[in-house]
Amino acid sequence: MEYNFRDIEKKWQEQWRRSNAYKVNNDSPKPKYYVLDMFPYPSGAGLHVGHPLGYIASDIYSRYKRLKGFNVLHPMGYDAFGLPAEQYAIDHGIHPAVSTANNITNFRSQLDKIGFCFDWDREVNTSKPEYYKWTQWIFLQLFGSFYNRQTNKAESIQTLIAAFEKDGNTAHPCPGNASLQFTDYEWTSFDEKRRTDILMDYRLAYCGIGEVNWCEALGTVLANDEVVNGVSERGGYPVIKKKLRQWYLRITEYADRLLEGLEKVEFSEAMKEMQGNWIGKSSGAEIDFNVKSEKSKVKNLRVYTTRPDTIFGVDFMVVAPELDIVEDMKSAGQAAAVDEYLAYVKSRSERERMAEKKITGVFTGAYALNPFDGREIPIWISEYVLAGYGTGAIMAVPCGDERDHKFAKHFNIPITNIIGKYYDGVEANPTKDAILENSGFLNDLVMRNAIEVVIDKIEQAGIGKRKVNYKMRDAAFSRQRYWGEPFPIKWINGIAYALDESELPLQLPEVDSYKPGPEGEGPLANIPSWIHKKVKLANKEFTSKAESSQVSSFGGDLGEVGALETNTMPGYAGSSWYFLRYMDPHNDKAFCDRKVSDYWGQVDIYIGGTEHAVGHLLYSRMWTKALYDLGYIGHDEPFKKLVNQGMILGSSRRIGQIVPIDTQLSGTRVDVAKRQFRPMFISLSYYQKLLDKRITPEEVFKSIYQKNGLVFDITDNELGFYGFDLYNPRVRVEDVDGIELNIESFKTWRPELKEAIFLKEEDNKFLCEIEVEKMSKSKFNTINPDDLVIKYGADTFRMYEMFLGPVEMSKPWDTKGIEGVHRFLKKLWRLFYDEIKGKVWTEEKATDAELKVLHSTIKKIESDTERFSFNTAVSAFMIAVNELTDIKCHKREILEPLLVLLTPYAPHISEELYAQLRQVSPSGGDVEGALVLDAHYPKLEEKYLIESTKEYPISINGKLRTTMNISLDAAQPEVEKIVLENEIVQKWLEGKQPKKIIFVKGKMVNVVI
RNA sequence: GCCCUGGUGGUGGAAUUGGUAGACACGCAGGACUUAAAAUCCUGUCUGCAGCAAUGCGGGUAACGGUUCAACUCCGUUCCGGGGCACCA
Repeated sequence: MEYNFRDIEKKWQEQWRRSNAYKVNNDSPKPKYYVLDMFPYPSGAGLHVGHPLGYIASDIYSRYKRLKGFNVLHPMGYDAFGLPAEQYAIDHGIHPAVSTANNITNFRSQLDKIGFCFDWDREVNTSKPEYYKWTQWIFLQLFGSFYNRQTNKAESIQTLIAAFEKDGNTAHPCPGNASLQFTDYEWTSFDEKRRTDILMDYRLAYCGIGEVNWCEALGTVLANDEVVNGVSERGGYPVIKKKLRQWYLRITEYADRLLEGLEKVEFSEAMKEMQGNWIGKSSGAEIDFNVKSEKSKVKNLRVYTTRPDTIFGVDFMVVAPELDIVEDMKSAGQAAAVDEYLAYVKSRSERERMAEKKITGVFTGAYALNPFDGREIPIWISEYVLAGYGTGAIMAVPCGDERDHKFAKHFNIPITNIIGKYYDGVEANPTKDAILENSGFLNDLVMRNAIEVVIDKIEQAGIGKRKVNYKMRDAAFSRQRYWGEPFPIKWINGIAYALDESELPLQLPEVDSYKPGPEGEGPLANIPSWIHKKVKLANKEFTSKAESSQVSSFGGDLGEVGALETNTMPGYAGSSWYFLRYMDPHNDKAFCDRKVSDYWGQVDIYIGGTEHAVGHLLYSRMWTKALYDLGYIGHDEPFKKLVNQGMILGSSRRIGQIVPIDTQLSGTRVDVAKRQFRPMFISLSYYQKLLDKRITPEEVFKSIYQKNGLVFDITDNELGFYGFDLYNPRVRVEDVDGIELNIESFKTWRPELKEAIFLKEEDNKFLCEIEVEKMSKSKFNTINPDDLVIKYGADTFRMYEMFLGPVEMSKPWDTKGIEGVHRFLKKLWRLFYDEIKGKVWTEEKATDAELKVLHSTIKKIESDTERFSFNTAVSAFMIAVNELTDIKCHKREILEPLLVLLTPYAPHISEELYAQLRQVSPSGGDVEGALVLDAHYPKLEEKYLIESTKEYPISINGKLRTTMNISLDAAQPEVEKIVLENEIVQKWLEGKQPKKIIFVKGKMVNVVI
């Protein structure tokens, strides 16, 4: 009987399906364990070998935990809303729901082949109404809540209204508008519009005005990655910033808790650092400087600084060009220069500002006065200061800040040195260790200590205060697109009203066209029946005529009748809470029953790529915290531990091509000087020679063309005039064997090139260049897992993906090594079945040597699996099988536990051999162990591993010279004696006495001479 | 520019706390079985020198320097690759 993996895998996959082997219950006496993968966006390109890497890792871990006696939740689903499906719909007229469903079918069949233990009863799909009903519902909770800074948690907006009615907003400063203040009396006197506007500035989900990338020519809003170098990716049309109504999540209110929460979770330090940097908490002070300007309209300038200790080193101020006060500060003499600069800034895209990093700016003609020594400080404007951060103005200290320093040098502004020898006149030094000089009352203080001294003084003088700032901004939460969750919001007279819960799910309407709406609105704005849809509103926070207007007839004043929101939610809406839905996926009464979420609690281990380091992970953490605050779940961090899988890189192949300059590359012929020639490709060594400039492309083209007996009727003059260039297009990896291009196969892919000339190596081979880069369909370097599963089986594929290297690291894919893993499984099979003899396992009692192999393997596999070191675990299996083969061990006592160990890695072969073992001799064993996936994990018996002696490495002066077998009980004096008697040690000693002998018990001996 | 990563044979990688560098595979070379191929098995495989050989000596973990009895591992400087970024005061 041979290892027939195709039949075995098919048989067990069916068996598992029939017996619902992977169905997970929400109640179990076993301890729970939740293993989660970042769910995929079901793209049309299907899976390549990079995708399953994380899924295999999590599958191994899930199966391992199951063997260890846990009730393991390991679900899978689809993040199914998104731009590509919408773009596909625009291009092909296929409804996104249809193309998405097709893609999902394809994904599913690919996933199924690999033998995952997902509980597919729990599949979620963010684009299904049953799912997005609850995304909308959670949005309504966020809309109906504010962040109470007194209690430090989200609370109902009703609480806030009650507080306003009692005390105005004195206890609750407005997060959206810091200067807003009103009394209880004023509050009650406001009309409904005013009151709802104020509440909007408190809500956790709110609507405001924001800038988007607007492309006039395409008539649509573009995502950042659809904008390249200031123009649209498609078509290359200009893109400008346009102000539009946008929804936001007030994630900034959670900044501190998101930061603190990082201490409670097991994320990598790099990941925590990235999130910490994104949140960007900094503390410092806001300081008001008096201003002296011609118009004297502007009395003072407020800046934010983290280094108030450097206040005596301020040599100039810089204000963001976008700030309105710029107009009022410019002097008559500088007006022209300022206006010119403002015009220049406006002309520059954000991209250009970021990419070029030019030093630009202009003096306003106004001065600020240093509050402590009255020094006049020129006020400049420059694009390096951002309007959106801090106060939009800075105090510039060139000796301590690199950008300020460059600016001062560029514009010849004199630099004050307040840090003595720490400043060398060439580069700024941001130290906090210097002792201050030229700093008035701060002289002789260490900078680090001076910070508090200055802030106290500033607060006493009433010219500023302590201030904490965050880099993080509120998260934009709306998109002007079709394929996303509609907002359950109706606008009436400019007021946003929540829909009643009975209206959920508010389903996407069918549309004829996915084209954008007018004025940057989404496609939904094109549908009158959507805008005017009759809906029931939630109980109003205030009684108003809105109640009556919703029942009024259609037509007439839209303001009165109201309009449904036409924006949709962004991709991350559905993914911010899907881990909760998996727990209770079919619940139509709640997003997840509280009892169920209390049972499953946090995701114990979350596996996915680093690309979601800030976006998805921060949003999920915020939603979890908000749901926790509002009492819907019992934990406030969604993910207990995070493992980041590395990327599997593709190995692309490029060939050389000689092309005429400025010609289209497609087509069967290339044109030069109005004459047509065949395309010409050159092998690697020729390509190298050309690169080394030893020959020109023209020469090669001409000589090869003639060598092929073809007419080349261009004079050298013409040739020099038109010229040829070198190009290196990618070819499909499947048309290449190693680095040798299969030209026939290549031509079936590009039939238009059937007459092309291929300049080969001397051995008649055509070689390609290798480039390691991201695996992608557009780079022709994808490897489809299906092909590998067909050829080698799922078990081989799973183990090989793990064998490639550490899960966390990026590594290039190379299919060649898969043979080694396949050989391993065949070798394992031969421990059970011999080709000639058939069944070879026995019921004989195992020897100590055999038990030692087994138990050292248990130890290694268990610890490697626990720490996600799957590559070394695979090699430990290989070592075990090699050793058992060498000592001809075919005993059930050894092989049965070995199969259990292997189950998480290679479930099919383990299941098959386990069944064989039990069927032929169903003697002992545990009762529930019908399937190996429910067997008990073998218990490590240390007693089989105990050694009495060790082969100690003996070093002389740190260099290994020999090894000696010494008892592990031996203590230093005894060891010294034995070692010094050794012949080789004697030789090195040359009769001398050693200076010292280092002995580390169980490790090594080092003789120092 | 800033932040995070990584750099070990021809290749992927191993070395878990500073303690025998190169496990386990791939590839390659040679051999066995076979009419042949596939499959399987065996041997060798970081590198220089010496030796018929076992083996011995030297070099070697991007480069240079340091700490240590001992460094792939810790510290410093430099170089190169990969990823992220919102010029955040």
